[in-house]
Amino acid sequence: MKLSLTIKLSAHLQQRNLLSLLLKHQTRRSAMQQLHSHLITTGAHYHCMDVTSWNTLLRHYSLGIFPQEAFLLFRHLRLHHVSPPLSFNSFSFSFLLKACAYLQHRKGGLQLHALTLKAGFEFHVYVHTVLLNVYAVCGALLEAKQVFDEMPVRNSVTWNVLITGLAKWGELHLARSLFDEMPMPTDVSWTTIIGGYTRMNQPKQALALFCTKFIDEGIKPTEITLLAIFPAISNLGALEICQLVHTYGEKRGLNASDIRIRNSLLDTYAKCGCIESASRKLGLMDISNLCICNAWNGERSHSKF
DNA sequence: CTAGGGTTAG
Repeated sequence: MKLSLTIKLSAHLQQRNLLSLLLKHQTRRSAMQQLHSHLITTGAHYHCMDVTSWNTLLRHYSLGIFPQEAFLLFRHLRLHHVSPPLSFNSFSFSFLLKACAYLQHRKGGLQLHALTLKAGFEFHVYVHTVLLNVYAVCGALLEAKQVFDEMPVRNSVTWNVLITGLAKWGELHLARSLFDEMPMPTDVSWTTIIGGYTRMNQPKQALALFCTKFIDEGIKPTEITLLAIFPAISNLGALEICQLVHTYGEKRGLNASDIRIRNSLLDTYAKCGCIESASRKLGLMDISNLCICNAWNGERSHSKF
């Protein structure tokens, strides 16, 4: 892409054209950077940029391979965009906090926490949900709980973020009791708790929950639900349950389309000691051999061979 | 018809 040329051309055009260029190459990091440095060095379009445009840039940096750039841009704007000062909105803070979550940057979350309060987003659901997520992924569970308690309005994502954080850091009983208090649990909530049981080596609880909610009560699972339950089945070496979940997923149309499920199913069959089922039902792929090797090497206690 | 932006589960 001859981006430098397009930049030169666009220097004579209006801000809108520059932005359309920016948005057209959203996926290209180098393009974003070039446009960013262009905006800063020329200064021509710099003050024409509104907060939404900067947010686009913040978003891309926060999702990129070096999310610190979102902070650098934010700092730069706070220092240099002074007359009139740029008024960051809830979107700006959401992106910055997302970068903190990605980097597990608790102190950054703390600083942005203060700034969101100053900017008047004290009761903003999205901003505080993503802030809660920063504390949750960092393991700052007391702060997370405090943010949660202080939120006057919560949605299911807010609940799920805290439940996920608690489950991630081993506070499964707390996660479970919060989950039981939750007004309207979603499939994400169920899957999180099931995955928590699986990872905490409580495969029977995982299966019990899966069976009551998704099979008896007919709640619709997603692919991720199945991916959360398979390791529990492997752990128990329960071939019948593996077959049950297999046909269940088949009926729901979740197996055929998803390579992750097929691999996981194959892995589980192998670890339950049923290599024939694994290879017969799914067909032998390159990855299958790997799974079967794993079964032989790692889970031999459950093998029937 | 004026483009562009937000949170969670493996």
